[in-house]
Amino acid sequence: MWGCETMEYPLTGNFLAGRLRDNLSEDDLRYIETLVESVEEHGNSTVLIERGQVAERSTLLIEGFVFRTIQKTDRRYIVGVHVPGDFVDLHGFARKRLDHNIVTAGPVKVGYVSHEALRSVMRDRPGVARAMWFATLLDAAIHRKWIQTLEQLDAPRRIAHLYSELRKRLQLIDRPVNGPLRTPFTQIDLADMCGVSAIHANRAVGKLRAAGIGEIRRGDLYPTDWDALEAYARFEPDYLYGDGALRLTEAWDAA
Amino acid sequence: MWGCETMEYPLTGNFLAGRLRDNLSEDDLRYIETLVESVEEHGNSTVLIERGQVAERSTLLIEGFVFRTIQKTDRRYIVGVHVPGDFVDLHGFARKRLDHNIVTAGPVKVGYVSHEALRSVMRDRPGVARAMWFATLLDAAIHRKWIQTLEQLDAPRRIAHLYSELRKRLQLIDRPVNGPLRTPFTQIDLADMCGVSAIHANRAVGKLRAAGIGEIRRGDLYPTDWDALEAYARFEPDYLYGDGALRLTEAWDAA
DNA sequence: ACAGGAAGCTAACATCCGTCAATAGACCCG
DNA sequence: CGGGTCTATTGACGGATGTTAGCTTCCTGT
Repeated sequence: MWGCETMEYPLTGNFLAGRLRDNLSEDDLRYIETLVESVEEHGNSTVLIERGQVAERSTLLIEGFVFRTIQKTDRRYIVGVHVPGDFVDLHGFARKRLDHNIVTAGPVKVGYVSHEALRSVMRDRPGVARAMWFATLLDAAIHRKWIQTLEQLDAPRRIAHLYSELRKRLQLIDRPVNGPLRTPFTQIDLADMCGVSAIHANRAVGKLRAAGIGEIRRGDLYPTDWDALEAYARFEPDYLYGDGALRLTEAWDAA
Repeated sequence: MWGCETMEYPLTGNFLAGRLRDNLSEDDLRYIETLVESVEEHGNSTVLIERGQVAERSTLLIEGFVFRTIQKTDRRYIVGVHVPGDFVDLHGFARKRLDHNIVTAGPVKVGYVSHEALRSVMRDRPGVARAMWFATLLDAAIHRKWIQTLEQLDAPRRIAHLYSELRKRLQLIDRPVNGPLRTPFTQIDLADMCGVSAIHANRAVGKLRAAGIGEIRRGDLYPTDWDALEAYARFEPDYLYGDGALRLTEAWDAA
């Protein structure tokens, strides 16, 4: 297990390939990149932000996956997952304190932006403020879809839906999944995301395998037929506002 | 059943008692009230906003309850519920189109604010823009708690948690629940909110009754012991950011 | 008052899922 | 190389929930 490692990092790359991109000008994007004051790498199961902790900076996920978790005495509940390009704690920027934990899923690379810098850029560039509001609205839309998934689907279909969503989200940030969809998720992680026991998550993985829908080994999904998987999961990606649907509306631009 | 009824309405009352209140000055609040251009009353099960429909105005709930629903071919899924004082479609203001439906639960009174008016007030009064972002962040926090509830609790506890949350939310808008908590929810509504079948929702209601935890008749909860109900539901209201916890942080005010 | 429909309720059976127990495999560390 | 821990896997049993069917109660429109 490797811990925190602060790095001098060239910020010239286009690592900010995330969901903010479609809603911001090239100029605004480059400006935000300059605000990243430090980049760190963290190992598996590292608590990046703890519930209740006062944050003076916001966290941009550059590489890897992180979970939003609610830790109870009996067990851990995962209420969200993030892919590169996501600001994982924008609501912490607005509210200072989070009501849940941010925990790494496997090794990650994150960048930090001070709240002071964010405030100034939001004041100077109204488009950035709008884009950040949009980003949190997309979080809420994904939350709603998770609620519906938990209400509608059984365990195997929830897992299939999760991988379908992740593949689409990676695709939307120009990281198309060719071949296997590799994740660091254990079956315990899958169980905590789907609201079932670890044993039942194992049964669900076995069912997907037996049905020839998908083979999941150590978190990596080796696809047989993506269309069949998405149909099985009743996956409809419109809620992700892909294909530019999340762009600012004309009305906003006119404002 | 009574349909739409547009009314001339005195807007001098403090009907805007909702979640925006804590984050706005008296002056800003009164200004927003003047933006309400029309007030309507609607009957039960009225679709206020349909998925995909382009909206030019936002909807403020003044009296009653509304559901956020995702309608699928097999059945309806309720992914959220709103109480008076909530803007039910602020994300529609930012995005123009909703990814789900807004449907009345019982008779309601709603006010409409044109997006044009909202844009101007947000431009002129930065505090209003912040408060509206906060309101959508609270929606997301409630979504996350629903996810965890679906992952953690069985059907009777989900129903108990729902009523615990509603009681707290009504309390936070200065409508404390003395005596029974009256709602227009049918057992089918409860089922669609909890992700179980209507038959099982009936079993769950019966279990709460038999256990002496709460008596639900026609949507109204006649309490025996609120503390026992909340303990049974493992209800912890901190996610609702009550008691001023949602107020703008000092850092924001300094900005 | 009457009829129709929506909502509430009950029973029987099948499936989904949790729990407990036990084992095997993979990885890490010494 | 060996031990230990985490993960994956399987089987057995019980509880939770879905499905179907039928019935009752309440509300509402005529």
